[in-house]
Order: sequence, then structure tokens, then C-alpha cells
Amino acid sequence: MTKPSGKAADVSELEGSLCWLEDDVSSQDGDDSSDMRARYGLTAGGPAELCSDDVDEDEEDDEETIGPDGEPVPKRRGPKKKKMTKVRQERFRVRRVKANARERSRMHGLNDALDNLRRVMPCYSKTQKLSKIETLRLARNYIWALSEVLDSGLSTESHGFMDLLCKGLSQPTSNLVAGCLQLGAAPVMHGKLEDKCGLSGAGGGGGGAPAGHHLSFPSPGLPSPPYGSLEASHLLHMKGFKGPSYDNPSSAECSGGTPPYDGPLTPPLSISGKFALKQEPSPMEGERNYTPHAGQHYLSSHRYPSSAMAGLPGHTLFQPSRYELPLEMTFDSFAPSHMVSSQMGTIYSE
DNA sequence: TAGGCCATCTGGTCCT
DNA sequence: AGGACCAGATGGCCTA
Repeated sequence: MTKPSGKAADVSELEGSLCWLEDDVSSQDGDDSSDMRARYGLTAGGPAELCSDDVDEDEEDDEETIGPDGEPVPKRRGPKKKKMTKVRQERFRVRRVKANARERSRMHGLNDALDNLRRVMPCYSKTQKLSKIETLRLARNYIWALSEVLDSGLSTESHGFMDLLCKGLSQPTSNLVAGCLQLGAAPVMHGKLEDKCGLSGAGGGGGGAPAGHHLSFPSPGLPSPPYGSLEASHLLHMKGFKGPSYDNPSSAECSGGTPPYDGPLTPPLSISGKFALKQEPSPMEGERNYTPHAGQHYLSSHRYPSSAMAGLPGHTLFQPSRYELPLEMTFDSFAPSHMVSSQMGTIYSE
């Protein structure tokens, strides 16, 4: 998956040449070092400069330098930089390599989380992946739209719902989303559940869609597929579908697609809290006031349809929490294959 | 071919 | 000292 990076190759070759070979480079006629600095964006204030200090240090040692006017120049303040010995060079190189590996790993983790987020978006397609930025935008819109459904009774079949979903998205993404909503969901459910659980029926596993479950959105006159697919398991919540018990632990084995969250047990879910605290202006602000309850409704609606939830005995809403859920955990928990997660048991208290 | 998207490397900063 | 996080730079790939 990792494609070879020309720069990486270059850098690996150059590794060590910018700094610890400064002596050699600077002694040559050509301006190789400045070329390399320019090419890789190293500034005079950067490490190359530090290397120069090292070089100077070698020359100056501990003596005070003499300025051009013959007056002694005071020694530079701060900790004296150590000479770049071979051992230090090697140690630096090893450290850099390790740091690169960590950074790669970190970014992979970030991308995994983003992938998990993509999977719970209303349009998920393995072939046509949403870009990172569009995924985040759509996720925000999706949460917003669902909260509208619960708070304002906005119909998931209305233009307004789709408008909310597509707000701020690029035209291709908007088309994708609209196309998904247009197509309905049943086939997708199959694909996803089969992927993760080897199930062939839409009713198995976490939640399941009723046979023939279909959303019919007004045709916006969009271009033809290929589009991604509407995630049926999301919409069935919106439509009040009451599937099999999500508390059934035996269904939890379907959650193999995503690594389990190793962190502390779910704190009181706080999406609402996060929304309540949000400061940045949004394109949707001014259209409605976002209340902490919206997020709670959202959470609840993913576990139980709102209509069913209303009848739950003694269910209580959670207080907004200072905790923030890791993104991948938050959405994993809502993913169809994770709806049976035991963590979800923390949503309600009786 | 330009532009968008992405992966990777890198140095800086903060924290433990 | 070392790890996590971040942002900038760079080059590759893909598509209109």
C-alpha cells in the first residue's frame, strides 16, 4: 500500500548529509547543502543552522571569537551544543527513523479512524471513497440532519434532510449522497454484513433491515450511478424500525471489522457536550440553535428508534460530560456491526 | 497538464 | 531523552 516515495529515497540518501556531513559539504565548491536545504524546505533557523553551530563550535571551541572590528564577541548564550560525533550522528539517525515510523503509524491510525467514519456515513462505497475532508463534512452534516429529524420532526424523506446532508459538500459528494439516498439501501446491508459477519440476510447481525426496506427520496434529477450506497441500518433507526435486541451479546461477534477500543470504558457519552461547547461558526448556525439534547437524541436513536425510546421505562439522559470520545470509538459504536457493543449499554440507566 | 488528494518525511513544540 | 502531536514541504497518483 505504501507507495515508494521519491523524496523518501532521496532523504534516506541524504540522511545524515545535511547535518553531520556539513563539514564535507561546506568544504566543497558547490552549494550542495543550500540546494538540499532549499529543496527540502530547511530554513536558516532550522537544524542545518544548528549543524553550522556545531561546525562553528568545532572551530571556536571554548574560546571567545574576535569580531571583524577586532573586538571580542561575547560567547553565545545557552547550552553549548555538543559536537556531532559519529555516535551521536548514528543515534540521531536512529531516532529519526523511529520517529518516522511512529508518525507513519500515527497517520495510519488516523486514517483507520477515518475509514471507520466513512463506513457509518449514509453513503459508503468501497470503490468511491470520500476524501478525508468530505468525510468530516458529511459526518457533521449527518449528525446535524439526524438531530433535526429528532428535534424538529424533519422527515428523512424530505428535501430538507438531504439539503442538510449536502450542505457545504462538494458537488461530486453531494451527488454521491443524493444518489445514495435515491437508490435505497437493501443491497448495501447485504454487502456490509456479509463483509463483516458472513451473513447473507439483511435481518441478521446487528439490527438488520426489514426486507424490502427502502427509502424513496424525491428524485433530484441527479446523474446516474455508480454511487455509494445508503446505509440501511442507519435509516431504519430514523424510520423507527425496531430490530432485534441490540443488547444481545451473541451478536457482538459481528463487530470484527473494527478493532476494539482499548481505552477506558465509555464515559458518559458527550457528543452533546461537545456540540454545546462548540465555538466555531458554522454554515448552519443561525438556522437553528443546537441544543445538547440533540446529540443525546442522536445517540439514543442509534440504539433505539426514538419512538421506542420514548417508551423505555426510566431511561435517563446523560449529563454532558467533559470527556471526549475518540472519534473512531464514537462512530464505531454506532456502526451497524457495533450496535450490540456492550459499551452501548452505558447509554441508558434504569 | 493543472489541480486535488494523499502518503511520507521532517523539524518544532509540548509534555512526561 | 523520548514520545505525541502538529504543520510545512515534497512528490506520486489520478482525473477532468
